[in-house]
Amino acid sequence: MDEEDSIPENIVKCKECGSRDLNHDTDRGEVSCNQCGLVLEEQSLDLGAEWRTFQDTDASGDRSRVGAPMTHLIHDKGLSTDIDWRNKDYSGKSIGSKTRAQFYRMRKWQSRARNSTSHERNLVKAIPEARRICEQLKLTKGVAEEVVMLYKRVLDSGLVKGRSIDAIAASCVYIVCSRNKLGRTLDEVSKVSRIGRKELARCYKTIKNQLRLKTEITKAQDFVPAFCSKLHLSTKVQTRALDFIEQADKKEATSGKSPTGIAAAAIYIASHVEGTVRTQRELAEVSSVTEVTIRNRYKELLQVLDIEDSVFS
DNA sequence: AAGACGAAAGTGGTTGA
DNA sequence: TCAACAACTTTCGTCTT
Repeated sequence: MDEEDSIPENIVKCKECGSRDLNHDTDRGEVSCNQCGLVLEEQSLDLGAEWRTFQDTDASGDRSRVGAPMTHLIHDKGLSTDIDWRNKDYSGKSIGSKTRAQFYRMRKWQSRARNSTSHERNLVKAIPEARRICEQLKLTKGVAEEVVMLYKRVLDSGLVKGRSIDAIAASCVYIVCSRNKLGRTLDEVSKVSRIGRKELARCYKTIKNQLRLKTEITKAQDFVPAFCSKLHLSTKVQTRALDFIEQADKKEATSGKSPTGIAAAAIYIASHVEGTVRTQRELAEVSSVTEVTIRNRYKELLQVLDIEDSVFS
């Protein structure tokens, strides 16, 4: 199969320079041009088939497989057989009353058996919630799978008892995001979930501590790609902003400050340096910090980075 | 008019006693 | 548990382009 067949027509070529040299970052949900850096598709859904070869060697190229793919997004991993609700046989003919009664009993037992344990009933509620949050945050299916796997670990450890399923699901989303450096803030997650920021923060900390998860401290750098993408800024601006943050880090000008504010300020400066200006208000909007904070941060950055004020005229 | 600036007062989180 | 503290927000008047 030709690789380009699965990619929609509009993101095969760069709109800006016409180059076909594109970078498909399915984890971040972005498609950007390697030549001019234009972000062509931000937070796109991962439309690619999850098929993979089951041979020992990947080189065989044989992607055939039998049955539905295994997925954590269905609580029994999608491996069970469903008894159809229609009273028809395989050829579409109606079945007799005796058989029909038998089918009715089978369906009843299937639903009882499938959702028998409280563990599974919990997952039946939790998985759709986790999927919904991931979808609203434009996260890919792979991320959603990881969230569900983590949720199952939390459930096994007994931490869900006494806490709301929604809160745990949202917390798992946030943890997976921060572990994969996907640049989603606590605010963003709480906005699309059914719980408040405070409860989410508390719940997420409990899970992190109890499961001894090592989530690296979210750094300002982690937010740069997401913010740049939202503002349609090139990878040039992005690289420069990352460079600014790194320099500021070395001079210890970033400790104790909110990483989102630093990221926003660095992008603000970078956008001016590169000549694709974005306003403080635009930066404030995507980063969920105020213009005042961006102002304070960028003034500080200018000092430690030795950048001329003339860039802003 | 839009964007940027900065002062002042208020808010919420962290830390250490 | 509480106070102290730094970071951040909100609001608003002023300046600059």
